[in-house]
Amino acid sequence: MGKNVTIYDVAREAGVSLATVSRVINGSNVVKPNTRERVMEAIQRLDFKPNQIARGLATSKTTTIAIVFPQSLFAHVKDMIGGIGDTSRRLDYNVSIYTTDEIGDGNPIETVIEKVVKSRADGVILFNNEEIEQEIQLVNKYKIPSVVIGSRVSSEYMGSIFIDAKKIAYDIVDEYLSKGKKDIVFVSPKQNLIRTEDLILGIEEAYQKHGMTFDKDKQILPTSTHYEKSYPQFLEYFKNHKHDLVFSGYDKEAVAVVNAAIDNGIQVPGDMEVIGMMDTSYALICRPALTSIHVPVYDMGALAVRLLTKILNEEEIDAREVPVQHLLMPRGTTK
Amino acid sequence: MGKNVTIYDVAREAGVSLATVSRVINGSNVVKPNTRERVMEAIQRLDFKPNQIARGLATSKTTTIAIVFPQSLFAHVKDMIGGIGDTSRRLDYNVSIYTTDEIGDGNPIETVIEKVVKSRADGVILFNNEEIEQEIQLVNKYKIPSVVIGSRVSSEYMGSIFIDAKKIAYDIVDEYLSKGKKDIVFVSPKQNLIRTEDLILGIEEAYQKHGMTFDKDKQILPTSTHYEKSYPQFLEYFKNHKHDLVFSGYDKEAVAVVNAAIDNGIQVPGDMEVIGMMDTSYALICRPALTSIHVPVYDMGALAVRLLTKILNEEEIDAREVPVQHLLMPRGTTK
DNA sequence: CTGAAAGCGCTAACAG
DNA sequence: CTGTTAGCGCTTTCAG
Repeated sequence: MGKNVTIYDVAREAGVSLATVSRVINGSNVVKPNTRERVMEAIQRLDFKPNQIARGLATSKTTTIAIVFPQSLFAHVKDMIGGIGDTSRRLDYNVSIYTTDEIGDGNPIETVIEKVVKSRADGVILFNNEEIEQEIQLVNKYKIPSVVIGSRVSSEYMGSIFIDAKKIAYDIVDEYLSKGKKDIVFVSPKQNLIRTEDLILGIEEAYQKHGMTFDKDKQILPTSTHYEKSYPQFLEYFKNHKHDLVFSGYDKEAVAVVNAAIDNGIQVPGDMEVIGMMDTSYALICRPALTSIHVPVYDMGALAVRLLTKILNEEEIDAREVPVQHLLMPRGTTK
Repeated sequence: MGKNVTIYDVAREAGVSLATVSRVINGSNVVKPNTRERVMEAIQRLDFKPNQIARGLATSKTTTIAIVFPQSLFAHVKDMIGGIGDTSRRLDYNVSIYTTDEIGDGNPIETVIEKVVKSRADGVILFNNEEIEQEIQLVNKYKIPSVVIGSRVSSEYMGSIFIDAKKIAYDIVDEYLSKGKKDIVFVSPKQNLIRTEDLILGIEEAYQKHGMTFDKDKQILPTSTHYEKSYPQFLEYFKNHKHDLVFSGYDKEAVAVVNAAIDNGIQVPGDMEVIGMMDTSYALICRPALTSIHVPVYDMGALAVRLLTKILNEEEIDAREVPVQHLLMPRGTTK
């Protein structure tokens, strides 16, 4: 708004050339202290704020990273934004958000990626979701440096931060199977930061180890991410169902299971145990408190930014695929 | 990465001048259909993506809006991001997020606003919080067009979207007081999208109407936004307290109250009623389900960007301060 | 209807 | 150590 003060104004005010001003705002150490001081004062006096856009044009760097995800994944992404925000702030990057889905016309995700291309973001952070394959493909096509969270992938310009979903599922199921509790059911919310396929793979493997087979048709319960829908669904379901263990891909749906089960007179954890995932506030609020798998979401966000900037600056990278540790938080819904 | 294709390349490919290419990508209708076609084809063939940065420099418009908020307000902001994202996508704006606090050195909020100034965002959306005054002041200082959500303010370049917090509190308290239930307590989380002062004002007014006075020292219970802290606090508190009504500034803390009360043998709503605010998922998950004030957060986000773009485009604006309706959702924690 | 040319505000060689 | 001079990729008068 109005006439912004430019580097020229500062140069004139300080009695130097614009090149010198550029040098001091970029921290070049070849400027004579005396001159630097004069320039600094002029900057102060004029309240000069370097135009990032102009700088961006000149350097072909925007120092902004784009994060793209479907609206429906927001519940997962939000916890990471803390880590993403803090870290990018510390590293002096801006972050722009691009959401896919919800508005459906044409090919939304292609349109969105196109927008980030036009914006010339230096890099992008993707989140595992149903369309991740297409997103990855597009990002690679445009050779945008990127890191994806929640899925194990890498390529020349791409890295990833992930948890070992398969192992999580395997360990849990293996443990129950070992105790002779074989009636296990997996609740699968539609969108998920954690790869559902991997979870299921882990479950299958555990069943296999125990010489049994996991029946994908009967032992997987697809459900909605909206409590208003999942709860009634389970309320109905548990009228004539009961299992040794219900393992859910996300806490919120696990809570729906707990509440619905209890409302059908099923004792939790007495008659049936329940385990959620992500260790969110929902787990704490649930009565009894929900046993859940803790995933360090803040750290994942932070690590993603860090890895991305390493790729951008072509720093030494020891691993483009960085795994992150999970932790079972035993609470009231398991024995 | 690599050599991006520019408007020059397209011009050459199409055998026209760059001015013409510029015209067609900007939808000018003075270009001969024939020429336009040739250019379009060239754009396709070269997969040309106009550089927004360059365009930004030339037009001194970035078509991006910045949203700034403290990390601690994230739980509130997240629900609005849907509306903000969808709407800005529809209007073809990018959105950048800037978070304050958490990293504390120097004057964070001043630093953050400075960043948005440097980024030359066309406008900014602010959210009511403890530092909102300073944020507003800075944004006005730099004459950045803006809208604030959750607080009723306006000025030349500033509008706002808000709910009538005072009325909400007044109505509720008035109703209980009328029924002779005078032992009312207000639970106040630290950060809040809703102006706590206004809520308290409404409560005071209701008490006044009934010839009583609201004791701010005893009837206001400050608490943490972390369930891990609020729940234990209330567990202790309700060992020797009980009220007619507990009204909370946010659902999550209301749930902590419900759980803590029940764990102390207090019947909800039999012995004590509880009302939350914002009508989040927490309210549904709570047992019994929490009565809460519904606030149309998605719409607030959408309205905010709509209002902001009106300010940006200097469109006709009938009201710079737009109120939004709330709605009491009676559920299991009230009679 | 189209092209030439002058910026937008800054960076980055290249001289000096 | 500092100034000159080209751009970065696009928009926008101004001519024609």
